[in-house]
Amino acid sequence: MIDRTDVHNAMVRTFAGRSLLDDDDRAAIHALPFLLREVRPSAYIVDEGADPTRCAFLFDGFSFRQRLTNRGARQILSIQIPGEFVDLQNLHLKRSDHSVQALTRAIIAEVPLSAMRQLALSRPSISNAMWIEALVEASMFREWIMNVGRRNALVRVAHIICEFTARLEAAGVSVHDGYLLPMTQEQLGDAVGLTAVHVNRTLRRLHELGLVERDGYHIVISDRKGLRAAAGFRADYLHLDQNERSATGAPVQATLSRPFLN
Amino acid sequence: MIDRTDVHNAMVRTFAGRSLLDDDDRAAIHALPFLLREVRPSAYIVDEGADPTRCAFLFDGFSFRQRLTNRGARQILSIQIPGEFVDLQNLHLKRSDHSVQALTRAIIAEVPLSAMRQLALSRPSISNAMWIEALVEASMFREWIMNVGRRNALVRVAHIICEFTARLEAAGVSVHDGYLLPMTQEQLGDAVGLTAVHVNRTLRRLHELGLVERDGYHIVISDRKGLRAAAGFRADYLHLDQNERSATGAPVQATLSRPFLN
DNA sequence: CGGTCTCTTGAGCAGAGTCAATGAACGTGG
DNA sequence: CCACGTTCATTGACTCTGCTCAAGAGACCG
Repeated sequence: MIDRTDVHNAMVRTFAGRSLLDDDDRAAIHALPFLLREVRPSAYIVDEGADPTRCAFLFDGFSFRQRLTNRGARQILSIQIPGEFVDLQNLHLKRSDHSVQALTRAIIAEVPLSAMRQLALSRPSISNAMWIEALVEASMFREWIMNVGRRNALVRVAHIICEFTARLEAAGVSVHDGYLLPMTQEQLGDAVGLTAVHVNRTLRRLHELGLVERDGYHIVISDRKGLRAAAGFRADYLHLDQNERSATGAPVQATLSRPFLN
Repeated sequence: MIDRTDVHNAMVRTFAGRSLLDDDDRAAIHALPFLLREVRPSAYIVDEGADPTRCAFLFDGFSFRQRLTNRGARQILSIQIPGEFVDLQNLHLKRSDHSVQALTRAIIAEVPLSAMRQLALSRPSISNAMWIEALVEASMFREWIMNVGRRNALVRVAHIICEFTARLEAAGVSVHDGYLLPMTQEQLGDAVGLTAVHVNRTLRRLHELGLVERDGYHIVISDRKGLRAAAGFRADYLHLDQNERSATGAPVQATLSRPFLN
């Protein structure tokens, strides 16, 4: 059973990672109503074209944004990790232009839009945190345009692994002896604009180069510096130091238990 | 000589296109201080890595966002048309993670960040417009990820032309007998993840198919439906109907005079 | 009038896609 | 507990889209 206070605390940590919160801010977050929902892998969290009424907070598990071309090809646009709001944009846009699906089993807290709007209006600090959250995501989109537009297969795959590593680490997940990357090779391909077959070959090459290993959904980075160099990865665009994040105390608890994965 | 009131009016139109403004909102915009600056093509409007102190409004001319891979390959991330704020994100992020350059000669109004922040804090309606502006841009980034990730050369080029057409039209530019697309084939390539040579061949094929013609910087769409079909273009992601835009009266005056181009 | 930028076109190459077959892991139902 | 279906990973053979390199032609500008 999930303690609702844990959910509110997770939301506080998310916002506090972006903006300095005072006690009133925290209290306001703790007053947010929400509906807890557990979803299976590939379940829709946000529907394309739908008229949104709630704003989803990813409490546990992973999810991804996707869009299809009119020929049916899929492009994954971003991956969400625990502790992220999945559709902040619905606060201001009338229609959702893409869908968000669960990547693993996941626990979602759905907050009524009206409550979120009220929160943003009454608490400037939280509004600021929302802005930063949205703008950092836009920055990640830009990086992904670079990734698919101007990098070859090896660099693309290396880069997405570096990004994932950096984000998990920033969220407080221990990454040192490897971590779970709950994506199939086909999903990885859809994220970096390659076919599953070519992702497979690319992962093998990364392994042969002694940079990363992937065993099942388990990623082990054998040579972190080498991988970053191969990827040309610089974490600036993630804006991880945007704030006194390091001063906010306890890291986000976001370990995904293995049996929870599928 | 440029009338400063025209600049303020242009800003009002931009925000009014996204959110319903009252007289106080308009007055607040007209009270914004700004510095007018004329820049040459390829001049930097925003510097990557810089600590921003001002927020740039593109009054006339075109600009583009870009980023380089560590191997020196360039990716253009978006194109701005007259009447857009070029770096709203600087209101909330400390460092700029990419640069913005003028595509043509351009006239920029630079507003001090403090004044913009004050405006957003005191005028919720304008804050809302800023949100929508930022979120629609994020939506365009997502579409570009699709473009470079999952579409072939012909579709990519067709798509970017459709996008440009739709945006110019929404801004009130007459597009019917063609318009100026002030990008070289190399720049087009950097925007859609192709080489200049291949853009050239692709444009020729689009011409042979009777869809679009490009003569110098002049674009003529010969078969609009056909082009949209070839591009698989659906304008939803631009969120042009987000608001009572159509009810805001006069369209944005955003014609770029020919001699102004280079 | 020479230099630079952009466009155009050809020839050859290679990175990534397509198609197809096989095998391992896993979950389910009989 | 086994048989079967499904999903995912792996590998080979072949194809093709888009890249690289290179050369020449306009257009424009100082």
